[in-house]
Amino acid sequence: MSGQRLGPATPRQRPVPEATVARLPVYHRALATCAERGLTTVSSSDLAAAAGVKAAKLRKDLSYLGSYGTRGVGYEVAHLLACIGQELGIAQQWAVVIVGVGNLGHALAGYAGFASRGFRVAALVDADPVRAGGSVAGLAVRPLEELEDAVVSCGASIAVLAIPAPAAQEVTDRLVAAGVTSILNFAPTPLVVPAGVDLRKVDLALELQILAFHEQRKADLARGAAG
Amino acid sequence: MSGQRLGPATPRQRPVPEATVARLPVYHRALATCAERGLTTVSSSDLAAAAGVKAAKLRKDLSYLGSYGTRGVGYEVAHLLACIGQELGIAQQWAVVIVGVGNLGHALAGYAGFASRGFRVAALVDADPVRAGGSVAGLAVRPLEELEDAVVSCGASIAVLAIPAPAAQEVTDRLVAAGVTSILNFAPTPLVVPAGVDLRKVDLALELQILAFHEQRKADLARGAAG
DNA sequence: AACTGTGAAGAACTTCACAGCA
DNA sequence: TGCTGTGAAGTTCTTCACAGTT
Repeated sequence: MSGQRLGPATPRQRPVPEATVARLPVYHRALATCAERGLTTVSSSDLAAAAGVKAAKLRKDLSYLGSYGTRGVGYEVAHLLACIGQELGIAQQWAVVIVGVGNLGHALAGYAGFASRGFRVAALVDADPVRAGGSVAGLAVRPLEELEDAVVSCGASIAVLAIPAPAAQEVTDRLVAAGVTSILNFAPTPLVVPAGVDLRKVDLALELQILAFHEQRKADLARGAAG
Repeated sequence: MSGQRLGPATPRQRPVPEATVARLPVYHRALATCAERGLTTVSSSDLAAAAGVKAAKLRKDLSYLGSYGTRGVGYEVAHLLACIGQELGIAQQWAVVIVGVGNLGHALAGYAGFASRGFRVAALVDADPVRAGGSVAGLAVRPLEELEDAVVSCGASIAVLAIPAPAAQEVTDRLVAAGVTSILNFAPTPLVVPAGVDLRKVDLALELQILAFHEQRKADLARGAAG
């Protein structure tokens, strides 16, 4: 890594709030767009607009990483891009194991957005003997018995779970035992992991149900106003 | 607005916080599991454990919907299931239009979790002439020119966007103009919608980037402790 | 005795508004 | 003057702890 050896490497900042962490990738993407357009500097308000947040929020978020802007001018695009990229570990290639190659897992295995962000789908695992043995997106699908070996042999610390809910906890336990320390869960069930293991969930039906709740309210409102 | 209808339909509670709304589907699912197991009542602590939250949080969440529990006993499973189901519009069939039938849209079109939660994928639309005209998951894929017609003819108020980022805002505008009032966005770009339209986003690469951030911190920490 | 419902305290996050610097 | 960085205020969400009910 050609990282600077002085302060900037890991200057032990005040801890970055989780809400801020969740926006850093958005800022990174917005900055990349700015760079593509040939901009060399951006103001907080322009960048915030591109990222879909308020300017004050963006400035406070960046302040947790340090002072990267110039008063009266704005932020230097390339520099800020590099700083946020370093925080996110963009330079590094993260090996990811996907467990479950059904409908969804199949799509995730071929999702271009992962590769372009530094994630390499390093192994696919599936419990179904029909699927295991085949290959998806140019990668062999391995049987569930080889889960641990798949994790260890590619050195993955991140796993994606795209399996039915009933199997999710057991597979999670095995992943953690094999050395995985971050899990992205698509199974619609809560998972328990030991301290030190990060867990995020994506629940597709839930997202629609939240929208349906609001649709329902809108309909009730309209009915109340009209009738 | 002033007149309370007092009917069973909309007892006009204090407004339900957004964070609570986002958990109602989780509770609903946990309750469904309880019902399958033949339980007739559950305590807040048992239900909370099944939903992966703390008991106090669950009780406060439910308190926004009304008083459905019995002190000293717990909640009647069937009753609470019905109450939450009503809030979420479970009884209703929501027609959903999916725009973009690539890798991800294809998987979403065939996702069983939608159908089982009251969502009917009513139309598929894609800009690619090769895909349009074909069929996916037993449904014809219509060209982008027919977007408005697809929305109107199936009466969909909910749309799912699984298209590349550059096209997302324009398609959004057209969807809104055609009458869509809720959008689930998978395109990695911020969208602007008018007031009254609900918008949620699912950003798959972002989720992994958040995990990578924490992986990076863990690695830094280990390095600091060891070397 | 057991368990819910909730006011009050606490924590996290957002927004404001302005001091401070280029 | 223009824009960043940030203390302070405001808002939302979570947790606590206990009064109230069966």
